[in-house]
Amino acid sequence: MNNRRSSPSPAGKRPASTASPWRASHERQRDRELKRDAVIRAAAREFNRKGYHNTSLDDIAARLEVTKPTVYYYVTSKEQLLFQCFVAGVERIRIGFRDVRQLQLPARERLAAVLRRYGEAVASEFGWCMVRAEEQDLSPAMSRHIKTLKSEIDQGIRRLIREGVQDGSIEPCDPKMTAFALAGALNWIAHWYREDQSLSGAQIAAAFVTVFEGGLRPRGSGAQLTDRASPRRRTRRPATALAR
Amino acid sequence: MNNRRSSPSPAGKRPASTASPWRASHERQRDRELKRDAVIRAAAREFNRKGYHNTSLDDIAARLEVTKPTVYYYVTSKEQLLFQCFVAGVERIRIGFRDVRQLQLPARERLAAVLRRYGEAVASEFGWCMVRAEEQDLSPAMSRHIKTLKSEIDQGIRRLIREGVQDGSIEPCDPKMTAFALAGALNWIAHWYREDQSLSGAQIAAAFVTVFEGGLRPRGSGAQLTDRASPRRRTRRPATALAR
DNA sequence: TAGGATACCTACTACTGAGTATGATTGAGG
DNA sequence: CCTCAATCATACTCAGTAGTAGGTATCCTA
Repeated sequence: MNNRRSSPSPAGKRPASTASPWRASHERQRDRELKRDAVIRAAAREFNRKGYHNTSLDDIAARLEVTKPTVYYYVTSKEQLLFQCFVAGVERIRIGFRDVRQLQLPARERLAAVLRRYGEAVASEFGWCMVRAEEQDLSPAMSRHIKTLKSEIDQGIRRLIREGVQDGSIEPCDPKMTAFALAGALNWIAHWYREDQSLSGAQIAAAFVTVFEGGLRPRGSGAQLTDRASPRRRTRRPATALAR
Repeated sequence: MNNRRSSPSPAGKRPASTASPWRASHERQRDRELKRDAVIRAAAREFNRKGYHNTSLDDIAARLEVTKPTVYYYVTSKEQLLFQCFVAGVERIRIGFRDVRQLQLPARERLAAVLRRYGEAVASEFGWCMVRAEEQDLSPAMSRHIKTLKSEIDQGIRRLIREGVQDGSIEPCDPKMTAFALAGALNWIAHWYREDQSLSGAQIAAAFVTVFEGGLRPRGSGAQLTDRASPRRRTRRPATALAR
């Protein structure tokens, strides 16, 4: 290992002070960040498999074929490792919100787009850390930080719901409870999804969005039937809940 | 403490062999079970507050104002403690299924009743243990046991969904994904609900069921509007999503 | 090629916490 | 009183693991 490309940096002299000597340093810096990322991803995978408390730093190190002090060379503590995994996951969701902000669509459709991104993030390698990082495992400072990030996402969903109710694209409802229901269903994906599944995170999220949007109650014939003898109907949106 | 009612058991003689001497024994037995229950409930509360791994048996013992060996006098291991908490929670859900089985209602309404029970159970003191007990923390045998119980519940929900699609009370959908979405939203309650909340578990569950049944897409006027300039409408089911 | 920074390892420390050995106490029944 | 069983405490053992001390090899710059 240790096959670092030892770029000979042939361009010798530079004019000013901060020029040449920092080239290699920069490369190393990038190298270091790559390795740091690898450490964080390895940690995410192990946390995902065995849980935070059942994963030792020796485990993570072994997975990377290094030793524990090497891991500590890139992160300062196990707690920080969990925190970084969390942030990595949340960042994807925030990107989803940003991407959707400028779309000229009814709020329900923007919400659906956000939720699909959300589901993908939860099904990603960082999903476990994102949704299951317990505040009790983190220092008060990091716990506060996480709560803030989570709250932003929650508020974003509620806002989209309120907008949808206003623009008529969403049935009037309690934004808070509805947001909890939606986010909860998606968060839960992290509990059962494993990457070797046949469905992708995006597919699952899309299926969920379909359920959320349509609801269980049959549509169309309007009359909510209370007797149970009505003939089975196989009409619109046949069980292809997975179609994007 | 130790104010055990020392019932003098005045009824002296009994005819057969196993009669009298076992009276006190019986009382003690009952006493023991009460205490055991108290231990399990105390454990559930602590797990709920601090998580499984952040709760030591000394903590639980201190909460009961006894010492660790006393706790071990009633349970054999920390793992078993978690398992018992889990079973206690799941039992409530199973009762929900049983209660609903003989009802002569469309499947959607039976499902709604089950989900309400489900939500109550998740919001109960055992909710955390029920949904967050990680298989990695348990021995393979107990892990299997838990998986079986969980699977039964999952299959029960799927069955109700299928029945609903057949009797026309539920819009055709993918039972598996729909069940995951519903159960996930309810399970997630355990992550944010604390008993000192203003809403009861039943209220939350009812609100969720309302969301699930109706869906986000507005009903009534049928036409799914794509432009966003339509005037706000405040019609049926006004934001009283909490009404039972 | 020396000197310094980087990257990584071996071998620890220190502590937590699950589970236990052993004995004291208490109350019931004889 | 005496015994026996249930109940509970004191005082341990022991494994696992987060985090560190200090050293070594390698590369970069001068």
